[in-house]
Amino acid sequence: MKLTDLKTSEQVLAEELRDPDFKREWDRTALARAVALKVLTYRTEHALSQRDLAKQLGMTQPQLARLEAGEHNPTIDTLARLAQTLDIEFAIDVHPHQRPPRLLSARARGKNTIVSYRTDTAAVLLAAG
Amino acid sequence: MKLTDLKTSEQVLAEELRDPDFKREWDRTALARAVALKVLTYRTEHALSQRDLAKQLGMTQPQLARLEAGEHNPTIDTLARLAQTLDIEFAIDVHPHQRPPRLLSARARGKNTIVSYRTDTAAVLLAAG
DNA sequence: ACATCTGATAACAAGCTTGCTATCATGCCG
DNA sequence: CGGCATGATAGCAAGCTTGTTATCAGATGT
Repeated sequence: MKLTDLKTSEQVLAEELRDPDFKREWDRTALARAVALKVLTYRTEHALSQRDLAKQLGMTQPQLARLEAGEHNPTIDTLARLAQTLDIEFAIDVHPHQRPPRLLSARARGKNTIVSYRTDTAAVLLAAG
Repeated sequence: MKLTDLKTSEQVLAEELRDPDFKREWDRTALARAVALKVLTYRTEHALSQRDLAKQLGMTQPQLARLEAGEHNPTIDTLARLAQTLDIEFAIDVHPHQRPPRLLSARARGKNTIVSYRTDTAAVLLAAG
């Protein structure tokens, strides 16, 4: 077996996305993955354990682990709690299909530490506070 | 009874907001009321019945009535569906407590048809697409 | 080897939104 | 008046997130 036979994770993902069921679930959890990345980054940068950060957020360690797993779409209330306790800002821009995401471009102009996720119908944008 | 004894709806609301339970529910449904107003405005401006618009959105008339009642917090998925079918843009900016809502001011600069709702922890901003 | 910390996961109850059908009161028009 | 469209609401099932406890494997340090 040659080295070129190995697949990158991107290639594997691209193949899995051809499965309609997988793609549906992938799109559904786009927001969850964006939040997960942001929370995980914050936690590691502050050298906190899941238990430490969970206590600050008023939740238990398994809950925070679930958030970082990025499998469930957090509610607006959960986003608000994260933003209030952590120094994080969430902007969720939901825009019609054929139009450019005005908010995304407007903010992208001024900052370059932006992580953005886009699906067919929603752009999710997360920036450090 | 004098005319000045009559209370405005704002006065009634201010009194009801002193009830902690009422205020909690009022804050919880801030997003729902913002969406409700936007959907209702769109529907009346396009001279559509609830049944007509509901059909366009792939939902039933009671569902749309519930949306316009503004009693439940719509999910991200519901917002995406509204934005995709109607020509509406939703921007939800959740920011830490002590900080100014950057997104709100940034957008308010350029437009004046903006409806905004603010609670202690979240700013909800809706603009025509 | 032992104890400890860490993160992941299963299992469950509770609360909420969604989606649906059926129904009701109201207003409008022929 | 009778017929029809409209919007509100009750009642129900289904799906999802939240919150909790208990547990587990792996790494770390004594």
